[in-house]
Amino acid sequence: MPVQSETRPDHSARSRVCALVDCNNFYVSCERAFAPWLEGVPVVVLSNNDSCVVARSNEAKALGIKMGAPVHQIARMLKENSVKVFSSNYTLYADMSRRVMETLCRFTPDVEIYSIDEAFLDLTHVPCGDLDAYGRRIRDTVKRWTGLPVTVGVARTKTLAKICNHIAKRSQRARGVLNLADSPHLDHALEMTPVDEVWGIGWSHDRLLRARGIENALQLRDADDRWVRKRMGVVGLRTVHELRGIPCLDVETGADPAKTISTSRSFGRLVESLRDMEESVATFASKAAEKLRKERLAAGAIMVFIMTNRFREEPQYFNSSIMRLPAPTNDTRDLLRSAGECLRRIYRDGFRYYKAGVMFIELVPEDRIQGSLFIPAQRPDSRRLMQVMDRVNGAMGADTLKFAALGIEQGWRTRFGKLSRRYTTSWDELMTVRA
DNA sequence: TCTGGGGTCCTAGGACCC
DNA sequence: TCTGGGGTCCTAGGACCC
Repeated sequence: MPVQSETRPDHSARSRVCALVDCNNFYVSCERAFAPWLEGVPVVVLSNNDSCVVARSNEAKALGIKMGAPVHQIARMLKENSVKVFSSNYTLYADMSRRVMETLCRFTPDVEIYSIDEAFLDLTHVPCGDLDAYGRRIRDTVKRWTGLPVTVGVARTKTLAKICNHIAKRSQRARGVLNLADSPHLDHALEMTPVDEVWGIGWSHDRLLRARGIENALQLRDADDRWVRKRMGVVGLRTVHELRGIPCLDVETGADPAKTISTSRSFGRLVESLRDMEESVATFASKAAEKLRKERLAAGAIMVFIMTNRFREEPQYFNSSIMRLPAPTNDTRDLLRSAGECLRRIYRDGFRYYKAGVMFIELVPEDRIQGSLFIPAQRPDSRRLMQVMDRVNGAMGADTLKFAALGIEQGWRTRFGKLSRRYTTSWDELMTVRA
């Protein structure tokens, strides 16, 4: 069985060192950076529509507030404990994330931005004896330049760096930095790590492994390759090899282009009319089209879905529709028309809709759009018109210029009732300091 | 676990081909 | 229509991530 080649262990990189830098309770820390009186008190940040908890301060975690907890179920408890509550301020979080990532790029060009709040750094160039000090410098610099606390885990593979990071987050002694590359303590660290905390082990594999008596990362590291390959696929086998210190996952510094781009939202209230649905789908298509142009991509096809609320006892409906576009495009006008057509194919009267979304697929670079004999690659002036819209909206605020199809009142809009200010991106919302 | 939103990768199975 | 062997492409669904 070609197990070795499937997991692609890279022997030339045997001595690689990588770090995982992860912002602590990222959304909460962004709020605190501009509201220092939130230090030391329980704080939570909510998902869209202020419906459930997506970020918690350590004090909120200590109160037993669970990730994903529906707000309506814990509303009383939040009040009794004077928990500070915020809506998700995506504009602020995205800008703070950019600042953190720019800071990390000062330490090495080999940075993989893995998510809004974490990045892998290739630190192979740092002499082994200096790794601890280097990690502390990263932590201190990010804190000083952005106001955000981060934790740094250092190890031979990404999977091990993740584990180090987890341990450092919980340990008082680590003070936010843990380096276990070539450490005699690594085995003990693995033994202390429950198997479901290993990166790549989700709910389903956790059950599978525990049924086989594998309960911690050390036992998983020493599991039988053939069994793992058979029951958990090549992905699972890679995880096991990474635990052994054999790098199977590269630090991928060149961001490869997105394969899908989507925008979807649950509504602020249940929606019934086709007209409201058309407005919302047009709004999502328009938003996703902006993302498309930002990435310099064009969509070859579009998918629209609509659904009712499956947690309510009432008639349920879910449907989606895919349409291939005559030629790839990122012109909002074309995309609005196709999105509307997809919607009308699947919309049914008599349901109370809860959520809708638009996804662009078969993405191609915008400078490589192929037309056909009868359909020119792009409308004349398309690019210029879209550029004007994007620039005006970028400078003067989202939807300053928009198409009428998006609607004016938008009564279905998602609720964000407890939004903080966009401290870093809007002149009207700067922090105010009293003398 | 699943009352948010936005993604990726892998696999099994069907359609179709020689 | 089935008998056999060998292959590609596409899609749906599963599993996982933050």
